[in-house]
Amino acid sequence: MVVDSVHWLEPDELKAWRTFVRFDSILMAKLDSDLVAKFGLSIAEYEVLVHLSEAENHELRMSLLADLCLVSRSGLTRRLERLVDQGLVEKNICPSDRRGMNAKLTDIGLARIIEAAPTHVAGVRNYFISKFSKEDLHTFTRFLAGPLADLQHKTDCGAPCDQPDD
Amino acid sequence: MVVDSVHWLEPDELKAWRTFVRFDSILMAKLDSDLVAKFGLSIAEYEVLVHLSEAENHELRMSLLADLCLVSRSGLTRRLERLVDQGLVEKNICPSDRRGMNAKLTDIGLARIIEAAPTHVAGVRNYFISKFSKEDLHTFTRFLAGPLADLQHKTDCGAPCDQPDD
DNA sequence: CGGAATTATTTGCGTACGCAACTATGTTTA
DNA sequence: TAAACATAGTTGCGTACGCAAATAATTCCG
Repeated sequence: MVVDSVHWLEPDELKAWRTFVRFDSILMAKLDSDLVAKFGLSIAEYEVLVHLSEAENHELRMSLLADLCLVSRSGLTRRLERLVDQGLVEKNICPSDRRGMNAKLTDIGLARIIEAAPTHVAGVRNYFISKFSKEDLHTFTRFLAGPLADLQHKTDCGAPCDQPDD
Repeated sequence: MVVDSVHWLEPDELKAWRTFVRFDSILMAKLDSDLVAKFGLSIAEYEVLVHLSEAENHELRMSLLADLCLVSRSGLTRRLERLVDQGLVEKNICPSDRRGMNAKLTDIGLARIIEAAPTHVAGVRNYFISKFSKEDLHTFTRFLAGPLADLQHKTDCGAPCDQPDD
């Protein structure tokens, strides 16, 4: 039984919306559990390692890392603490601004992400990328890029306005 | 600086992937905070009310509700407890199987979702649906439906294999 | 220069969740 | 029918997170 006095989404719209939400949710859970099972890394932790591995000198400021990961500052503090405890990352006072901290990948952290990346990348490919032709993938990206840009303007979520371009 | 010894995603693939992940993450956060700000309902709680409002007699078994919400059984127990505390839902022993519980929308719960739905629906429309032509929306759904079906086969995430069809 | 405002990060506290163990009821089987 | 098994839901416990307040360093003015 449905409540009729509100303007619900049309069936097509509802289907698009629920497909999107379910897909994301199940996919993320799967990518996470694959990494946890094989490497003891949550996808959240993995994400930190990826951003560091892409950074100049394998090193990034805490706040930038928080923005890249779409997590709060305090959330990042704790997430990084776990990685430090595992020896994958080290934290150094930023020489040019002593309020700030640089998170830096250790050799062990680098080795760990080199070990884990193929699993994660394979997951992203198998469950997502491989389902699209090259052209469809481009279409798909265009579909989302506009809405994403709009959302980033509307929210004050702390995210940088441009996504990393590589 | 990038690690070269692993087979990363191609730039186009990486862009598609990150656009998707960021879009979902920011959109969900926005929809949640809109609901919390105006109605004191998290999107997780809202989701429960929606499923109940669509159910026969506004009533569903706990486990089914958990599957629909992609949440663990214990997660649903607690989520429902919060809704019961707010008087939006009531819980009754299932007459045909006394192990089971039926969650049922109260009048207050029904009123609350009728009040909150327009805000949520407007958000889904403004941030997502309205960005697509009717045809693109259909394309988009087709893009995701296949991967979603595959994922649901591979995982044992407790989700029902068919999504609700309305 | 020196105090006020700003910025970077951490800490205290509360919330939402998953897993594994538990309770209670129902089903199967010998 | 009684014991073994299965199923529905809850509870204990640990984890990851966000918000707001606290701390520390820097910048901005007058």
